[in-house]
Amino acid sequence: MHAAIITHIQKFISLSAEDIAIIEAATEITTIKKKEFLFNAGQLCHANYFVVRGCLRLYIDNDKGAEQMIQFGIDNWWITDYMSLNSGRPSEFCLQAIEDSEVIILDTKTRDKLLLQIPALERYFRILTEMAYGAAQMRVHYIFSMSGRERYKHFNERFPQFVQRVPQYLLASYLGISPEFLSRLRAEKE
Amino acid sequence: MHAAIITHIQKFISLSAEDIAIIEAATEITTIKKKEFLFNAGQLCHANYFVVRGCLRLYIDNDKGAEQMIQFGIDNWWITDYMSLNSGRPSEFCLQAIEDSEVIILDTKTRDKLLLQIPALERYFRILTEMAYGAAQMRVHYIFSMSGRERYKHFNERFPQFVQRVPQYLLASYLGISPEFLSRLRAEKE
DNA sequence: CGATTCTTTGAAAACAGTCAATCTGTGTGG
DNA sequence: CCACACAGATTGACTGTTTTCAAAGAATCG
Repeated sequence: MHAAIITHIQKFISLSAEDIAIIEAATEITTIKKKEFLFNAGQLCHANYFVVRGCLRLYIDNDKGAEQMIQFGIDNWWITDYMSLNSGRPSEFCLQAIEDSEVIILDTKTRDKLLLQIPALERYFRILTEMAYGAAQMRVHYIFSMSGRERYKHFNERFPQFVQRVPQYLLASYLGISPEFLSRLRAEKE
Repeated sequence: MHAAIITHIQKFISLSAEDIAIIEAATEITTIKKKEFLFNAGQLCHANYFVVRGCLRLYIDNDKGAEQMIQFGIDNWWITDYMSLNSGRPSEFCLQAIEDSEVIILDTKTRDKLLLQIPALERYFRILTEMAYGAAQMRVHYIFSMSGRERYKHFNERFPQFVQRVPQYLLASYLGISPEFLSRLRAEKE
């Protein structure tokens, strides 16, 4: 039962019964335990990951020995290292579960085959990626136009439930501030 | 003659002679003078812009009354506000030429029509957007993992010719530092 | 309940921003 | 073709937000 991904795809394109059967045959849900890795820095990234349930994080170990959050992946989101995927070079990122999660691992080869069998999927992935890219443009805007304090407040207003869901040091890293400073910002509020 | 865009598309997908004719019929090159706007904040953004020659900038006027660079668009790049394009809401960004430029303005309606006539174009735009999104992921990494000084040095090593090409205050804004600080960084070098 | 992981708090230091004034270059109109 | 005006770059002094380091306090998990 991949109801989740089929439903998601159908928000953007229409699928025949046959298409659905093909997709269901080509995909399966993998259960990932908290802290498990889907891939690690140095490895090739050769899949797209669809989070059915749970939460993943894409991060990088930088030169200073610190972990830098790039992105969270939650329910009904695709997440992967597009740079490694497209260049064929090893990934600099790690993709790790931060909650017990259910993930559909769509291998590049499988995706390529699906894209040939169901060309409309090109459209699905195009639309999704354009949306994600638009969000990335806005993120750059927020990063540069707001101070750390403002970014936290803004994020907290928009995603209060998510702020509760993830560890603070990960959120701090995602917002580009130190965990200590995030702690102080929280203390300010009440 | 839209040799530029046809050549670019053919790097990613193959086109029949008929496809090429359709694309050429649907597109035309617009000449834009330095400082001219392709769209402005508050307007709907309803096109994708392909820079044949020249340089565009996508930026936003933030609350503090300052301009914040989001992105440059140079030869053979697509640039637009994907957020406005996909949401149908007015853009918060401005798209302006910073050099006399030649641009192909691909209206959304025209693009939609082309995508129906030549479904392989879905693939072309998907691949391009995935690459751009990968670059955006890396950009976030650089922003957070490097200091302003490091970002400048890194950018200067990778794109020395481009650093010469654009005004310093725009580059400073793109790198997320003040023009004064960028000036000091340049002085450090020699 | 013991150990590790995460968060909080304090004090000092630094990186970069802001403001203001001056310098440079370039394009335009008289 | 010159002179002026204006946009852009530089320099100096000062300020402040955020980081870093360190240590102690919660919380969570096996």
